[in-house]
Amino acid sequence: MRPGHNVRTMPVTARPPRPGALHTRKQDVVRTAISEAAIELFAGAGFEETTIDEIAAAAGVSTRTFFRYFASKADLLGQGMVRYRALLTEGIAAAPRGLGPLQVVRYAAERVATEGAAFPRIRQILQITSHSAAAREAQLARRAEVEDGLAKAFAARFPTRRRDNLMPRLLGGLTLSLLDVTFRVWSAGDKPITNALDDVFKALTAVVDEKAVQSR
Amino acid sequence: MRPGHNVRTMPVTARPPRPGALHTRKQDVVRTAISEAAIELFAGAGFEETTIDEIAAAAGVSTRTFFRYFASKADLLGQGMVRYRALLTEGIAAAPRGLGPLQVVRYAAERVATEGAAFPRIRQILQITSHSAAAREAQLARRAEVEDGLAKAFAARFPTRRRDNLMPRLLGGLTLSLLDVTFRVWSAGDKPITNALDDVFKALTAVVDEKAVQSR
DNA sequence: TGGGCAAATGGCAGTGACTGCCGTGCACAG
DNA sequence: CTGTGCACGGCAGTCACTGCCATTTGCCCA
Repeated sequence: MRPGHNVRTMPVTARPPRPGALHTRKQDVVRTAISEAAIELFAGAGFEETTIDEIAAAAGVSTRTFFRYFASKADLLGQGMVRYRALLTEGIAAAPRGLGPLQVVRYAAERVATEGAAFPRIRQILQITSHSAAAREAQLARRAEVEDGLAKAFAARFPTRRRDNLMPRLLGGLTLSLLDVTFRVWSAGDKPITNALDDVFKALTAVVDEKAVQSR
Repeated sequence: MRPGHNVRTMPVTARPPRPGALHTRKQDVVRTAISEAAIELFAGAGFEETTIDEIAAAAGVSTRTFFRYFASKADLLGQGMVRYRALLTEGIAAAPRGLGPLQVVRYAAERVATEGAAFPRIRQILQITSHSAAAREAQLARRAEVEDGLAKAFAARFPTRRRDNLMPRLLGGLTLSLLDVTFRVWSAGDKPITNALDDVFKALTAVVDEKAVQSR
């Protein structure tokens, strides 16, 4: 961090949509305007090199207003994770009954991989984070949040009497690690993402079967 | 983040120890003085509430000097992860030949759990991070780095012809998720950490065996 | 059509995190 | 005793963010 501040959960998202949906709609316009201007600039000049003043100017709002929509530069970049989390938890809930935990993980991962990869912005964001450590950390900062969300979803899906929620938490972490590797493999090569996911799951089962390559 | 800066890999650690080890020794004294003063203050007043000026004052150095030793408040808190990573990679390398991947993970995790839990500071740091989102993110920021280190260690341990290093990366992520949950369970209860680790591994095998609790 | 209210915005000043630059004091070699 | 090299302190400047206040804008109602 350059000037220095503390990350904090943004106070902006989800404000009471009192006066009807039209207002909210307008806010969305501004929000996406800022967001898109920012990503454009990040991709062009780099995450840390881009100033909030510049983003605001590019989006046609004041700096002060930027902060009414996003808590920080990092927060802006992290918004994608919110959608990511939503996709995942939906996938977990929507998986057919009767599947085992790992199969549910796969179901959800598949869904995210295909639906998520469709967003054009994803490529751009992956590229930004691959060039800037700060950007990577901005994403990572949300990881705990997403993991908690997943743990809850798994807990709902596989209820247990244990109060420590061990299994759900483990599954949450596992899912994220899996997808992390998957996206990395995918963005490195140029094969479709489902291939990457297949490979990852193959590797996983190899590992857990303990039949993997022996030590030299 | 409050005032705002970008996270950056610190430029401080590992400077050329030219003039003999004595100099280095002296630097270590200052470094740990700052570090301990900081942790004390974090624990007392909170991570974000504590100012770098205050830390420097408490350690008896100037603010400018603080930044000669640590790149940021977050970096300071993240230093623990470096040691963590070292412990883990050593454990992976030191595990007896002939173990399967998951057994190596367990061996390394056990080692870290016991050795790591011995450090008195660990409790304090866990407590700090549990009270401050910013502190948590400071730790998390290092996670990618640690994961890469683990992946390398696993790759050395289980060589493969694949260029994508899928399996090692997966193992790295898995290990961290495992330990994450373990530490959380441990610090929540008051049983020895090896118990927590046992529980976690039990949960893991249950999951991968697909014999876990069925959906309702 | 003219208020009037409330939300959205812009501007401003202030704090804290960091960085580059420069001057000083101290330690050790010569 | 003098130079040289560090480590350190101080200072000024940038950027991220925040609280506060004044203005504008959109909209409902008279």
